[in-house]
Amino acid sequence: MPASCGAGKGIRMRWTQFFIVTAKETPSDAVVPSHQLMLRAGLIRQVVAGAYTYLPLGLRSLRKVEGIVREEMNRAGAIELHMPAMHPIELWEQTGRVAAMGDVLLRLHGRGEDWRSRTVLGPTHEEIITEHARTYLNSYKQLPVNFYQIQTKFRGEARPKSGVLRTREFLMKDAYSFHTCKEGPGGLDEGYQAMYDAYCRIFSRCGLPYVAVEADSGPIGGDASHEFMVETDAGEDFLVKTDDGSYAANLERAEVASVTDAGDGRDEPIKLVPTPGHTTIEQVSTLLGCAPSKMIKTILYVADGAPLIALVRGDHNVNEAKLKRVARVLTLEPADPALIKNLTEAEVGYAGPVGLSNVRIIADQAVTVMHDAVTGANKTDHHLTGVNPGRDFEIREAADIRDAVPGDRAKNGRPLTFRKCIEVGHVFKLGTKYSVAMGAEFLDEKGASHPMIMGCYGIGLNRIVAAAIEASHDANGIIWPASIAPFRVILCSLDVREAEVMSVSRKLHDELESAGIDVLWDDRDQRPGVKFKDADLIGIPVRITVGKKGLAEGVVEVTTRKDGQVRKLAPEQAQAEVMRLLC
RNA sequence: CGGGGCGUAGCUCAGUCCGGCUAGAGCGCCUGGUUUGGGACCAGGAGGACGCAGGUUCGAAUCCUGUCGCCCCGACCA
Repeated sequence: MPASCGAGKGIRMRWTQFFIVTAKETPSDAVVPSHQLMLRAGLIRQVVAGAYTYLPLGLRSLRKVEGIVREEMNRAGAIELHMPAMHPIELWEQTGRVAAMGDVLLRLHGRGEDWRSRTVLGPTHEEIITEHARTYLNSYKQLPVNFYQIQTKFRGEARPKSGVLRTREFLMKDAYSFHTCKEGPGGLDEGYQAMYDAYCRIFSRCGLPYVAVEADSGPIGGDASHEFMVETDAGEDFLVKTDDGSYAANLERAEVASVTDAGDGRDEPIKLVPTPGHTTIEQVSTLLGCAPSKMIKTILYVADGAPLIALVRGDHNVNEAKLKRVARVLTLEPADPALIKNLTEAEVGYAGPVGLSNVRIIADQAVTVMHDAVTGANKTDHHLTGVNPGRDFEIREAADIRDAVPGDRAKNGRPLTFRKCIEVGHVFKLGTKYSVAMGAEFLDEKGASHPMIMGCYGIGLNRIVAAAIEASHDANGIIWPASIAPFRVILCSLDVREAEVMSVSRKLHDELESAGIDVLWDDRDQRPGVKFKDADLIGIPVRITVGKKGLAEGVVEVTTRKDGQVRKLAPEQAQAEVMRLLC
C-alpha cells in the first residue's frame, strides 16, 4: 500500500482533531535519546519488552521512511511482493536453520505435532523466497530478478533494548535477488552494486549520516558484504575507520597493520614461576607486575570438531570471525574445561603455547614479535616468564586474528578510530547456500541445471527512524530531517479566538497543502509556551507562527527547528519561504 | 543464560529499613475563574488498594516464600 502521508484532499490536519500525546517527563526506563524522545513526543508506546505500538505521529514518520525505501527499490528495478510472517518449519529444516538460529527463531506452541508446533514466525525470509523461486523461476530467461517486501519480522532476541533499536518485532525491508552467474551482465555483482547504490540513495534521502563499511562476509569471503552504519553512542556495533575516510569496516572485519618487532635481541631465559590461584590475564598481570601487553593469551577452541588454539596478546581479544576465516572452518566454539585439562594437563587458566606441539595453533601477528612474554605453563598454578616465540615454541600459522584496538593502524598506515554505531542496512552476497539447500535451480541455454546465485539486502525501518533521532536532536527534542518528519510544517496559531489569526492561518494551511506540503495545524487554545515546547519536542522542521501580535505588524514568523532562526514575513510571502527552506 | 536494579494513580516519584490514622506529592486529566509570545495562577474534583499468589500477624505497600513483568551491564545477535 502506498504511503499516503499528507492529510491532503482538503482535510485540514488540526492538532485538536488528531492524536498527539506529549509528555514533559522522561519515562525512567528509557536510557538512549531516541527512546526517550520517541516516548516523550508520543511516537511510540511499549506493549511488551521488544514490541511497540506506533502512535499516529510515529507511524507517519515510519510510513515516510517506507515510502522512500519503496521508491528507491522500485527505481532499482526490484519487484515488491508480500510474504507471510508465519512459516512452516519444514522450510527452515531444509536449510538447517532451525538449529542454526536456535532461540532466535520464534515458534508457536501446540500439542504434539499440531500445526502450531510446525509453525514459526519469520525472522527473515530466505527460505520462503527461495521456495517461491524454485517453483516459478525455471529458466535463465527469467533471471536476474529481485523481489522485495516490507514486512514485520519476529526474533526471539534475548535482550531487547534501547527502544526501537533492538526489538523482538520490527519492520524490515528485505530483498532477494536471483542470478545465473556471479560476474558480468545480470550477474550477482551487478545486482549487488545496484542495491548498494539504492541503499546510499535511501539513507541520504532519509537524512542519515551513514557510513557504508565492509562487514564480515562469513564463509563466502571476498567483498561480499557491506553494512550501512549510523554513528551513535546508542549503537551496539563498532565502526572502525581512518580519520581521512580511506578505510572503514566494522569491528568484526577491520584489518590492522602488522605490529613491528621492538625487541633488542637480548631475550631473557625462560622461567617457571608459581602463580597459585591466578588464572586471568588481569590477576597474573597484577601478581607479576607485567603489563597485559607482555602476556600471551591462549584460547582453546573446538573448530569443526578439532581442537584449535588461538594466541593473542594479553591486551587483545580474539576475533572469532577472523579466526574462522583464517582457519577455514565453519564452526568455532570455546573448548569446555574437560578438553582444556586434557590438552594442557592443567586446570583452566594455565594454558600456554610452550610444549603444546600436538594441537593446531594459530598466533596473532602481534604475538610473533613479542619478547620475554608471560604465559601459562600448562601446569596448574604456574606461569612462564621470558617466553620468546620462535625460541620457546614454534609458530606455524600467524595471521590477523584479533579485534582492532585504539592505537592500531589500518593497512594503509593511517591511525584507526572507533565509534559506536547502529546498523541500519546490510547487503550480502549469499551465493548458492539457499538455492542448493532447497533445490532452486534454473536451466541454462544448453538445458543444463544450475542452482541460482542469490543476494539478500535488508533495511531496518524502525532503526532508520530511531537513528535519525539519535543523529539529530537537542535538549528540546527531536530535529527531524524534513523527508521523514511526521509533518514538514507546523502551523502554530496563537490567540485562536482571534478571527484574523484563524483566517490567516487557514489560508496559509490550505496554500501549503495545495502545494503538497503536509502541515500540522496547532489550533489548540493553549498558551504560546506550551505550543512552542511541543513543536520543538516533536521536531517539525519548519514552524509558522501566526499571532495577533505579529499580525498587528503585518507579519507571521517562519522558524526553522534546527537553528531556531526566525524570519518575519508578510503572510503572502510565507509559503514561498517555507518552500525554499524545505528544498 | 549470568550479574545488578525496579514494580505504589496515565507519567515522574515518596512511603518499605524500624508493620499501625481513611496510601501521599508533582505533572497530566475534569469543573469554574483569572491569565495568554517559551511548559501560568487560584479554587474545587475524579483517579490507585500498592505486579500477582500464598504465608506470618490483632493488623501487611511495608516482614517471609514463590511467581510474573520491566530496565541496565555482560553473554548472544541469520
